Amino acid sequence: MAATPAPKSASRRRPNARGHGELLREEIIAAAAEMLDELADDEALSLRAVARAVSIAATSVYLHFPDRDALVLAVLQRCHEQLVHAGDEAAAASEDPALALRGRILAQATWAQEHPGLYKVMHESKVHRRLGMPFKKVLVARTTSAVQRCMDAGMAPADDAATVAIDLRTAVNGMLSQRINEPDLPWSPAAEQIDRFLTKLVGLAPPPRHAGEATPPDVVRSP
Amino acid sequence: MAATPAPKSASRRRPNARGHGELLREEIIAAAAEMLDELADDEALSLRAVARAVSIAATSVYLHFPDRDALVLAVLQRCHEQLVHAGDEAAAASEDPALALRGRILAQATWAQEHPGLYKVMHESKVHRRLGMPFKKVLVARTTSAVQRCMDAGMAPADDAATVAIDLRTAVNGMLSQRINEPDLPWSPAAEQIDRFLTKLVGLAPPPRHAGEATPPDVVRSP
DNA sequence: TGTACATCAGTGAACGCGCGTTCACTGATGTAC
DNA sequence: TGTACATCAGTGAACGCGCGTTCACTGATGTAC
Repeated sequence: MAATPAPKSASRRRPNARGHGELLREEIIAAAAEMLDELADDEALSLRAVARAVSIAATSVYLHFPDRDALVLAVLQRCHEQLVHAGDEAAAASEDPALALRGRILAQATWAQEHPGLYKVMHESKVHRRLGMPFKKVLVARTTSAVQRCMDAGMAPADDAATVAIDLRTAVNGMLSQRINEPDLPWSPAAEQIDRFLTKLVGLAPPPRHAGEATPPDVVRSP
Repeated sequence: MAATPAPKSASRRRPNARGHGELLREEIIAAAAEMLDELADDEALSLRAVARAVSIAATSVYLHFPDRDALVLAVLQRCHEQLVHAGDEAAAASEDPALALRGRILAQATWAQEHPGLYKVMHESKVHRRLGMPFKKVLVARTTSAVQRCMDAGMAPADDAATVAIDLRTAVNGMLSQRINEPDLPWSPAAEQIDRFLTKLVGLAPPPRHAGEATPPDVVRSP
């Protein structure tokens, strides 16, 4: 037999092989994620539009998800896993607890800036209300223990790690939200703002300037 | 003649007197504001629902607004005026620049917590993209000059007031967003978190504890 | 004082649209006998 | 080796709904003559 005939434009989908129905589930999640990132609003995501993007009948979505909300939740759960993973990976690259914390925050900020719409849905949409996303606690816990390690190593003044971690996350989330929601404002580089937060809120030593980086006009903090 | 007859349930609206058509405009804005606060999402506001709330025909909205977006914009403009006014009023109550800055921030936080849905629409919705809201710059300018006054009075270390103000607003906005978006988390009192931001990000002296307030377990910041 | 008329404030029916979800179905493929 | 049948993956028509916007209209009130 020759190769499969050229797919007749967007006619009828060729069913997956028996036992591989789950492949479609992955395709649906991927398409929904892409569209949610574009829309930046879970309420705006239409099941029919997702089906169109995957070239299936709208009803086929129901083979894998009981309703629209379940699809949205699946996308967000996947995003959350990516976020945690990105942070863990970056943190693992450093022995130094301060650099590990910094790396973790930067990695998450990078993910958010690459997926602004999904970040908005994760943090700002009403899905929380309707569904409730227990897995989000993991991110808070990770940040808290990273802060605690800095304190234990004497790299940050001893304090309540949970409070400091929450303040840090609050500031960083505020930073990401603002940059995403008002992209036209003249924002300073994100890394610099994060370093200020790490210095002032956590109490880490200011990061060394990299070679080639413009030295700021010798800021006098407290004469 | 006796008083006007009791309004026959929600039958036909009795037209405003000649020359007072603008009254309806106010009613529409008020109803839309209330609904937007409830919905917390500008896209979810339907012109027909607003009309229903005011007991008028949907088409009557067009007497005062060219389209749905114009109505949303009118609501947001009004909110912004309220926010600026609340901040100005609170700031005017203190001679002390530090207390003035603190009062301004607290007043805005209070407004946001009283109108969480409207706050979300103002800061997080896609109206910015579609409409663009130049009046928002006023809030940034007000905060910056309040910070500058603290520095001029020697109550905060000299630094770039614009950068410090942006960091402060970022942290405060992050705080408000998080509290609004995840109301079920065990948040510490907002005023305390704001005071930490003012102390650490702006460099103000920590606020005195009020009598009757529980003294915290003698936190040692830097031994 | 009377009356025709312009103006103002607001109405109601209708349009076409995309949506989530339901239902009964199709057609290929593997399996039991 | 042949064949009936169960199972799997996916379809297509239809439902009722609320939406933004358009259009031609109504009915009260003030004003010019």
